[in-house]
Amino acid sequence: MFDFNHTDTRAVPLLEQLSPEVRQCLLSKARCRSFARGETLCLQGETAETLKIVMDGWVKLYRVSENGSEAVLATLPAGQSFDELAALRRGRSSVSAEAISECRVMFLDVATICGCDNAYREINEAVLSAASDHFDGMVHQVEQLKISNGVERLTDFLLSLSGNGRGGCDLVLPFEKVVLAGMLGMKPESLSRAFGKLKAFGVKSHNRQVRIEKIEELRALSGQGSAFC
Amino acid sequence: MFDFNHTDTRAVPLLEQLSPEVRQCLLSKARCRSFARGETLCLQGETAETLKIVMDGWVKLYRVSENGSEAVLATLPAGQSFDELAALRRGRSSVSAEAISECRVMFLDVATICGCDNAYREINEAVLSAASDHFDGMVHQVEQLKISNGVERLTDFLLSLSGNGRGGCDLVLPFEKVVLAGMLGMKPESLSRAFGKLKAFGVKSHNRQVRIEKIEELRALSGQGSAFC
DNA sequence: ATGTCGCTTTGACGTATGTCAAATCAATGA
DNA sequence: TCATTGATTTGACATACGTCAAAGCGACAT
Repeated sequence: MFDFNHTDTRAVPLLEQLSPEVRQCLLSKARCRSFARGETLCLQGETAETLKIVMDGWVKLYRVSENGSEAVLATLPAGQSFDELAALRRGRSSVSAEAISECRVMFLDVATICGCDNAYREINEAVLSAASDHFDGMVHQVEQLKISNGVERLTDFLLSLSGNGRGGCDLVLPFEKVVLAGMLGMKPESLSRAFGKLKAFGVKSHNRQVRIEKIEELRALSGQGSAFC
Repeated sequence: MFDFNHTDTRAVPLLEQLSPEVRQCLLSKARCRSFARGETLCLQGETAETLKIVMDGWVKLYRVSENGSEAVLATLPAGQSFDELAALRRGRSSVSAEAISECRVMFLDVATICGCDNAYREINEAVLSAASDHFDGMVHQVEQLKISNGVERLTDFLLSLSGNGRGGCDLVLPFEKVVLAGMLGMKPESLSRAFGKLKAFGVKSHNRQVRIEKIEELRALSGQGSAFC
């Protein structure tokens, strides 16, 4: 049983949408576990018994193809949930999950309906909402992979990390470049060269440290998409 | 009002899952419209008022990026539905849809709950099921785009069209090669050259006609992925 | 029949990305 | 501290793919 009194549900979109009753009902049956970097949380093809929520650290969703190659599908920070649809329907999950840092993960049984009024409706709507977001995320990735090249995808990723500010910006990549390369659909060597090309646009990187001189310059790159000459 | 007596719901997965009562309740309020090739059904960003079902012909789901490029996300045959999640939540749809052949499309209001018992539950579960399938489809595409090259993606597409048989196989592409190129994430010229490379593996194509000499040979290509020398 | 328009193919060439190898650097444990 | 392991970077080269141009082909309307 998970001590939900110490959990800040405000940082978890999926739990925020529930009424306090239903939320506590779910949380009272929650399990929580810590994982070391590199540990596997679950594997594609397994029946999803629970919905998972990243409470701390980062989790990577990925798939392994027949020939053994790995495709990173998403990197989830604390607060993000996954396997919602599969867990609600007790279906097979189509993705595997692995800890890419020390992390803590909560396992929620959403398929066993609790006794609260409106539990079914509330959980359904929260899951629908999360599924909708994840679907849009996948759509966005397919769009990027079919239209943009590696430098453009890296640019968009950096912009998503650097907020709405202007001028200079220092940031630390939330995970290793090997993982980022997988996420962007390229090899580490190619990512390294993509960073190299961005030097001309005021981006310096040393390991996981990244400095952007002018965010506006990067935004222009992303928007126009044709300034790479 | 749509004449549902003339509609074979057995061919529509989403409708099959509903009880006759709820199905007829939904269908009694359905609208149906025909579209000419090239006509737009709906645009990304619009609030989805209805769930759509392709009754006849083919529909293309796509997104247009900021710089004007188009990415094809899916090509839907008769029986397939789309915009389910957005319609149920009356949210904004993240994709645009266009007829890629003469086609007939049904528009279903799934957000306005009908009076039947279990209507909410049934519709929810049908939508969840469809959403789950679509999510898996997008996951599969991201995986393919990140791992495989154009020839491999074309191979998998051809195999998906050619069933479980053995030996030779004749088939007709269900839509134009321009659309197929977009779906596979490449330019028409590259698709043409991908077909060219498959000639060495017993695949001949002339316009939309395709002949596969040995399906087994293609399957080996897809499975191993390393026989392209 | 004939012309037009759009789809398809092909060639030539440039860019993007993968592969292999090696060197450097950072983190970790003995 | 030292050694080991893995991450990162760089170079050299091969393959994959896009771009531009031109030609061929098909569907369709006049």
